[in-house]
Amino acid sequence: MAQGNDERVAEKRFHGDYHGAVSSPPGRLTLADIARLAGVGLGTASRALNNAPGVSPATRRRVLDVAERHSYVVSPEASRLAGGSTGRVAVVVPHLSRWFFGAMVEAIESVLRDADLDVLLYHVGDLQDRRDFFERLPARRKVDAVLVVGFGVEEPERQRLALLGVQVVAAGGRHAVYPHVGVDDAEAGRQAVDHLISLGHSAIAMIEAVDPDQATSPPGRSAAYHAALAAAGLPVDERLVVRTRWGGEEGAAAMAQLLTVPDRPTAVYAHSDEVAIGAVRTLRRIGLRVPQDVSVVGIDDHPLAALTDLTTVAQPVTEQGRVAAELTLALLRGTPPGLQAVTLPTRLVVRHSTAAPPRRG
Amino acid sequence: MAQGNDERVAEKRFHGDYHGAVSSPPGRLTLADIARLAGVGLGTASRALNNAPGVSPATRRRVLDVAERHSYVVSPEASRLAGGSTGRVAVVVPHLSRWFFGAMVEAIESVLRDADLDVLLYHVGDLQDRRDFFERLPARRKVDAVLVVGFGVEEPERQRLALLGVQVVAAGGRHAVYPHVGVDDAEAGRQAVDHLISLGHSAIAMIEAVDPDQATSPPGRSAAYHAALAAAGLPVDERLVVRTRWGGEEGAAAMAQLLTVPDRPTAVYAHSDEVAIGAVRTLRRIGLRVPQDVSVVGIDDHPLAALTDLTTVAQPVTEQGRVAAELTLALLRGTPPGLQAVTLPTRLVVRHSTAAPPRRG
DNA sequence: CTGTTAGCGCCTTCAT
DNA sequence: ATGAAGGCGCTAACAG
Repeated sequence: MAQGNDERVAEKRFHGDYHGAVSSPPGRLTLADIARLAGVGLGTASRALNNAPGVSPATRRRVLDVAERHSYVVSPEASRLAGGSTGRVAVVVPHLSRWFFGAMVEAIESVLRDADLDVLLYHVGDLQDRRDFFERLPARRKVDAVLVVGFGVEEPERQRLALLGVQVVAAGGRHAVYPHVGVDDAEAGRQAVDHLISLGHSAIAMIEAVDPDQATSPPGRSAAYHAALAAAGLPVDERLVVRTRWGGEEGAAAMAQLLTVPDRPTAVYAHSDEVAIGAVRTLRRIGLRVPQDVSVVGIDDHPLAALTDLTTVAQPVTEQGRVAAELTLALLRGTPPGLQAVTLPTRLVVRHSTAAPPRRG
Repeated sequence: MAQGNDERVAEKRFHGDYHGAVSSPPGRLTLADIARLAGVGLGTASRALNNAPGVSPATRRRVLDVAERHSYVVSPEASRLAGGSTGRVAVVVPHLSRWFFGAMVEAIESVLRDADLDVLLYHVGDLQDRRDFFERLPARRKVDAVLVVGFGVEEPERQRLALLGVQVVAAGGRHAVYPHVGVDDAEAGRQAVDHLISLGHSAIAMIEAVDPDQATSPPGRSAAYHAALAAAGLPVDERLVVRTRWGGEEGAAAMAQLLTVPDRPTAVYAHSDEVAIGAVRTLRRIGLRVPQDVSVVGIDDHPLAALTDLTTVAQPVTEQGRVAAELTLALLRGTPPGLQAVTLPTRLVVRHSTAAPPRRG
C-alpha cells in the first residue's frame, strides 16, 4: 500500500524513489486544505481520513487520494484536542540493554507501528526512575494505553496508573490486575530442574537472580526449584541456594560462593542465561569442566546461550511482545476479547552444558 | 524536588507515598481553572506556568502554587496546537535487541527524560521498515528533533528528513551532514589489529560484519585492517578476509569458512564481539584452543565479552548516547555550540582470547 | 451521505 | 504587569 502512483521513472538508487515527494512542501496543509482540494466539506474529509462510517466509497477514495498526493498527515495534537485519541501508547520498561527487553520492545513497536500507533518509551531503570514515573505520570494525557514490560506493578503504582484513565496491558510478567501475556515461570523452572534430575543429579544448586530495583522477581523460578526437588524426593540443602543480582558477573560471583560449600553441587540451575554463563566462567576458571564435572542450565535462550552451548529453557520473547501489542490493539479497538491473559509455552533446549553427574569418587 | 509536602504519615510501603495524590481527580483541570483559583487572568497564568517574562514574582508564585496543589499539567496537545513545541524527540534505531542499541537508547532516554522530553521510538529493522519510515515520515508534526542511532542516512533519506523541518542528530555513526557523536572506527580497528601484530601474528584473518539491511557498514573497521597490516609491512591474503552478516551464528560460520583455507590464520580480527564469540565457538568445537592455537579479538566490549574472556576494543556506548542526547538538547535550546561533532575514544581491553601465535611447527 | 457549527485547552498578540 | 480576544487544526454533534 505504499508502492503505487509511479508517475516518474524512478532512478534506481538505493532508497531513491520516494515518488517525488521530496520537493513537496512540508506537512503544512490542514484538513481544510484537503477538504477544499477534494471538493468536500470539513466533516466529510475528517470522516474519510479516520475511516469513520458515513462516507461514500467514492468520496472517501477521493479524499484519501488528495491526502496521499499531498502527503498530508493529521495533526495529532489537534485531533486529540478535539476529542480524538492520541495515537500513542506508552511502553514502560525497566531495562533496554538486556536482550529480553530489547527484543520485547522491538516486537511491540513493530505491531503497534503497523497499526499506526506511535510508541512513547519510558525507561524506569532504578527505583528513583520508577517512583518518578508513577509519581509524575509523564504519560498523562499523552497516550491511549500503557504497556508495562517485564515488571510487576505494585498496588500503589496501580492506583497512580489508574489516574491515566487508559487501558493497561502487561507483557512478560504475571499480573493479577491487568490483561497480560507471559510465560509460566514455575513451569520453565520445573523444566530446567527436572532436566537436571533426570540426568541423575541430586546435588543441585540454584542461583536466584533478583532485580534489586524491581519490587518483585519471578518467584515462580525459585518455587519451581523446591517443587521439583520435592517431587523427586530430593532434600533441599539451603547452602546450595544463593541469591544474587541479575547479571553475568553476578552469576560468576555466586558460583564462586557455591564452590565454597563442603559438598560441591554437581549441577547448577540459574535463573537466567546471563547468570548461567557467568557461572560457567567461574567453573572453567578454577579448572572444572562443564558439563563433565558440573552441569549448568539457564532460562531464556538468550542468543548467547547458543553461542556458548548452554542448555536452557527457551521462552518466546518476540512472540510475547507481539501478542501483548495485539492485545493492546484489541482493547483499544474496544474489542474486549475473552483472551485477557495469555501464557505462552516454554521449551527445554538441551545443548552441551549439561550431562550426567560425574561418578562418585 | 519530588519529596516535599508530606501532609500525611506515609505508610512505609515500597512505592507507597505518592503524597496522597492518588485520590486527587485526574488531570481534568484547565488553565482557566488554575487562573481562576489563583485569581488571575488566563494570560498571566499561562506566562507564569511557562516561565515566561512579564509576571511579577509574587503572582507567579501564587499561580505555581495553585497548579502544584492541584497537580495541574498543561495539555500538551493544546499547548502544541497553540504554537508551542511538541516536547518529543524521535529516536530512530535499526535494532533494539542488540546490546549496543539498547544501551544507547537507554542513555538517550535518560537524558531526554531529565529534560522533560518524551521519546518517540521508531524501529527501522529491515529495508522495508526503513523505506516506510522515510517515505511516510510517521514522525511528521510529532517531534521537535530526530535522533538517528547507529546507521548512516542516505542522501534521499536526508532529503525526506529535511521535510520534517526539525533538527537531526546522529549517534553511533559518522555522518557528514548531521551533528553527531560516535567513535573512530578506523582507530578502533587499528587498536585491535595492532594488538595482534604486536603479539607477533602475521597470518591475521578478518571477519567483516555487515548489516545487509543498512546501507552502510562501518567501513572504518575494514579499512583499519588493511592499513594496519600495510603499516606493519604485512601482506594481505584476501582469502583471510570473509564478510558475513552481523551476529554470533554468522561469525561461527565465517570462522568455519576461514578454517578451510590452506594456511590457517593464527589470529582473527572480528568486527564485533558477537561475531568474535561465534568464531571462538567454532574454533573450540573443532578442537582448537583459544588463544593458544588461535587468537581472537573483537570490538565493542559487549558485556558478554567479559564473561567469555574475550579481548576486545571497548567503545563508550552509554557515553555516546548521553552526549548525543545532550547535543540534541543544546540544539533544541537554540544553543548552536561549536561542538557539532564529538568523537569519543576507544580502548583496547586485553583479556584471554589473544596470545602470541603458536611456534611454527 | 454530506456541509456547517461549536468547542477542545492553550499561547499570543493586543490593549489596558 | 495584567486581562481580553483570536486562533491553532481537528472531531463531534448537529442540520440538511
